[in-house]
Amino acid sequence: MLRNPSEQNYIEQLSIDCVIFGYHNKQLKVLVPKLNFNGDFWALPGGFISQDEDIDIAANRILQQRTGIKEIYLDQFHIFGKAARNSLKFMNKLIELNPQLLSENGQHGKEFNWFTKRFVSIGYYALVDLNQVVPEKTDLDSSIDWYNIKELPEMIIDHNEIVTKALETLRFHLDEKLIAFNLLPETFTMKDVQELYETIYDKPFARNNFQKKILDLNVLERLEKKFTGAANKAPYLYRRKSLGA
Amino acid sequence: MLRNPSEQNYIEQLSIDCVIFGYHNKQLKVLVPKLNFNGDFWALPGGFISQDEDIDIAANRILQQRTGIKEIYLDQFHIFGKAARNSLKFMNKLIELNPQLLSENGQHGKEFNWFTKRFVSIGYYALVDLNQVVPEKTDLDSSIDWYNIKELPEMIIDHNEIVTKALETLRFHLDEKLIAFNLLPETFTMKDVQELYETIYDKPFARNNFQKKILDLNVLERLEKKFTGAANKAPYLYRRKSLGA
DNA sequence: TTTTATTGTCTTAAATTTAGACAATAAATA
DNA sequence: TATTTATTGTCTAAATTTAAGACAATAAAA
Repeated sequence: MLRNPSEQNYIEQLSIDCVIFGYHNKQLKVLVPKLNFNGDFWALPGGFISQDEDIDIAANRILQQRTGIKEIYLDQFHIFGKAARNSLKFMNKLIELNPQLLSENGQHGKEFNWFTKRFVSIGYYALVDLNQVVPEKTDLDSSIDWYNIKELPEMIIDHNEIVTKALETLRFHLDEKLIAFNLLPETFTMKDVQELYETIYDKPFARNNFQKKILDLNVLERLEKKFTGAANKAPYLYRRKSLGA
Repeated sequence: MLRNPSEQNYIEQLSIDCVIFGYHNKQLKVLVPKLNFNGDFWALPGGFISQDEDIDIAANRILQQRTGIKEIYLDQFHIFGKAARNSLKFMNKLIELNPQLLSENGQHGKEFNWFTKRFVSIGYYALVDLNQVVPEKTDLDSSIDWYNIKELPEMIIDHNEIVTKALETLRFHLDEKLIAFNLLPETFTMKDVQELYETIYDKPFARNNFQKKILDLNVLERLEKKFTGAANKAPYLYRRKSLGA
């Protein structure tokens, strides 16, 4: 493992795992890197917390690293802290398939020890405009891609459960916090908004009333019409009102 | 400090702080111990997590210790993780007022080191029937008492903020989760319920409609009337339906 | 017996949500 | 060029929920 975390000034046994939500083509997506080792290992973007770093800052750092985006909507949603929560099973399989790791570190070195301890993990979820993200691999990743949340690969440890819990929380907070627009580009049609909500909640809404509900929130401003080339009336474009107004 | 935590098998730099809510006399109360040292130090009931202990179990243990109650409503509500979150200020003041602590541990010993590191703290809130609780001191406490949430003493570190955040979360989850009844005795009148809600939200509700709303939840069963000796019609007693029904 | 304070419940009004309907529009088709 | 088609914006009416008012029933005090 490069940049040995055991030698960085990190808080031990405490980690951050991020569920980065994006939206494209009527699908809710999650950004998931695949690890750069033999064997098919997927893991949520995550990391550790420096001694002199707020946990929110650490989460931001991790997200910025993978997405390139600076200002990002971020919410700490749950802590995962079962006693049995460790990556021993994963690490053993990893080493089995990548024996070169052992020799690098002089068999079962500090790093193995560091990684296989129990970790308490802080779950954050982020909402980003998928089109603005240029997914960036770290040197531990062989690839990083957007996966439909319904077709996620099997990830290490409890990362699939973390996504499930993140989606639950997102649904619970969506109306309260008006955060859905973070998943859309700067301008969008009312239909875009409706499809996004339908995707997140996985159920249909009545068009007429949905539009009224969203407009009554009074957070959108209407722009010009959008000439799509489709055989129908051109829809208006909307944009979030600037907070100053 | 007794039972030196640095020598227990705890996760380092990770703690639990509990906001234990009770209700009495139209007041929302929080159970707060006062520390058994020179100087007036109050701190939320808290503790650390053993290596082989789920965080939820640890929170339960801490709560059971102070309240004597086994089955307790408990919710992990937020993590407090600022980089500057440590008890250095508190510890220095503590030692200034209690110089005997230094000699005990051979000046600035392991324990001082352990306690003054940055801690990330997991906030839990608990809802209990105040009448069932027999507040129990640990050997670190000189007293432990119920304080009106509006008249809390100034506590160490960020514990007052933790209470504020806990109350926010409680309000947010109250209707969703039907958890308010955890604060009441087994049987209660409709007026009790209304006063409880009014206390938590710090605002009045209309009696007729409130009663309808609560009964429409369909989670209460009506018992016999309660002869209070008051100069009026006797109110019915209610009780939470058993979950089997 | 009358008065007083509180409880349980009903009725009505107001507000909100849900469902249905239709004109306006832009491109495709005839 | 006129008509058809698909979709959007908006209006109206019905259904439901919430809020407000009213009053009889009750138990003890006067």
